[in-house]
Amino acid sequence: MSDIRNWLLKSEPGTYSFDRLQSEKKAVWDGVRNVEARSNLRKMKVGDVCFFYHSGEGKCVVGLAKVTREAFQDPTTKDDWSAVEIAPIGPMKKEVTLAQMKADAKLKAMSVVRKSRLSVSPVTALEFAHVLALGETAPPK
DNA sequence: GCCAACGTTGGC
DNA sequence: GCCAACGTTGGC
Repeated sequence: MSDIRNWLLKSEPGTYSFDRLQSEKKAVWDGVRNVEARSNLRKMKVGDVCFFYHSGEGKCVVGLAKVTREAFQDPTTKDDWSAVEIAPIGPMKKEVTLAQMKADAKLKAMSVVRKSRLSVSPVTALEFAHVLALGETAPPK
């Protein structure tokens, strides 16, 4: 399956929260300094839908965002790193915790569950649908 | 606060 | 090029 069209972005709410994304309407997702995360960023297409996950405080999927600009040079460095631009879609009706995802057999293989340190990770279509169901949230158009 | 996982650095 | 030491992240 190479047609990954969903992703999970992780942030500490104290550093950048989903609330802040909603009030600012968009964000440049920069500062990624991990090769695997960078390669995921570069695969994103405009319109791809991402889960927004809070690490540390919360440890849960709190909302949905979409990619509004594909990978470009990370403005915070001259080195070879990439950033994308995202915009909020809306909050999850119910937050989905890491514990819930870990406890769910269908999500055992999910990247965020297995590699908790990876800040940008792919989400399969099945995982995407299942997490939405856990969050009682309708899929975005 | 601790520890596991993982990345980076630097000595050799 | 190997590997030990160290730093960072994030879950518990």
